Amino acid sequence: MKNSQYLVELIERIGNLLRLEERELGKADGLQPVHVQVLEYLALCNRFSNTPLSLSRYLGISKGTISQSVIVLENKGLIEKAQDKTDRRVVHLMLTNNGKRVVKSAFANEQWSNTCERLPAQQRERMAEDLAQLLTELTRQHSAQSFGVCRTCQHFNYDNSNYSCRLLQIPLEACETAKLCHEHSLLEDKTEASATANTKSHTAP
Amino acid sequence: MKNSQYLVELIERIGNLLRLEERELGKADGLQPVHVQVLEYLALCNRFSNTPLSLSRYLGISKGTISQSVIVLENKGLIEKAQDKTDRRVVHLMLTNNGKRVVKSAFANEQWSNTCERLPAQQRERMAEDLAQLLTELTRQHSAQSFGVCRTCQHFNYDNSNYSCRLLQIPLEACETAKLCHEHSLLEDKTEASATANTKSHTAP
DNA sequence: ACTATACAGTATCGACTCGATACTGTATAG
DNA sequence: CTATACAGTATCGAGTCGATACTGTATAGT
Repeated sequence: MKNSQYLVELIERIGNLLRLEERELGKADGLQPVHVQVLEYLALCNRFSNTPLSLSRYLGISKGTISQSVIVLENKGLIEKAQDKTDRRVVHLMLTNNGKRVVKSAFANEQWSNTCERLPAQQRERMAEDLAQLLTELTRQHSAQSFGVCRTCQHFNYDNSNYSCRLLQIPLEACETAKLCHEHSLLEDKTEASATANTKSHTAP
Repeated sequence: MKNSQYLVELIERIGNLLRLEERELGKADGLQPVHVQVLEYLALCNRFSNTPLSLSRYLGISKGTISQSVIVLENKGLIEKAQDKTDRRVVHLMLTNNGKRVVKSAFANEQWSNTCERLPAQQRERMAEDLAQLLTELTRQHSAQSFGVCRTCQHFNYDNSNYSCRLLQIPLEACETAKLCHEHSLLEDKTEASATANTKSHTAP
């Protein structure tokens, strides 16, 4: 318990430093931390997941709030809206060339990556695994969406050297399979994962 | 590099979930996430570190902003100010009984700890170590203060069953040695740590 | 002792976040 | 064909946040 407390404290502090850095990154373009996060998400997500709603779920803020931030970014000429062809309620957000430029420079100037590089590769690997697992638990707890990479999804299908999504019944380009999807659903294969999924185990071996 | 990018993304998402939870925790008392963080910090720090300036350094925001939040918390009757006896520029912030109650309930209702509990103890331990190291690197990079626990500090002194701080030349109570200090300075003993401290090593064994 | 300077904290301003609420327009089920 | 669900927006008010300019206190240099 004391142990967990310490872990929370650590992540909280690291998160604060991350926000601090995002603030610095965005300052040149007059962007808030959230704006940087929005642009980064749009650079990483696939074409089904670039909507205001997905954005709000990913960032854990209300859709009304996202709507505001989107307007700001639109006015700055960093993103553009496009109505969905099949469902006209839905809006797709796309980075403009200017937006892509900003995101690129944000990724490039991220001190973070440099800092991470300093840690031994093995440790980085281990941390990524551990944190991914923690995120999975947290996601479950908040009954939030997992937003994983397409090709790690339950619905992902690779057949006859063609990629597709079983859920959406849509073929996928190779490059798309590395992007984030809001429909992402975790594979429940690992025995450990499925064990923790039982909220109350019977403590029987 | 791709690896580091993923690590950053993970921590960012986890950080967002943490803020989301802080928002929920504070809602009952009409508090913003920052307010919760302020109260938690004040509950954890020692008597030299409960000032607006330390707070702003710890949270990575400007002192003007902290000043605002402090006023809000003061108006809500959760903290009190007291002028420092020796340096009258300095203000000490203390939790009122009401404030202590709020912090206590915040800690207790933290879903986080529960989630962390679900991970194997060994993994938690390992993550804490890894993250602590990452935090150290980040702190160095941002030339920020480390804000560690008193008894892990360079200036900490244990002699003849008495605790004291060599820097401030002040005796310490046993319970104080487990609190966060803004004067905290890391021990540079570990060979690994001192190796990374040399920003440009000569790659000589 | 006196002045320059450093420093802790505050006040004020403007752009923005954020949730809450109420709303519009679109899709879909009964 | 009408409920109802849903994606997104507009508006409001409390509050964040940095920037800037300020007050009051400490301390170093002469």
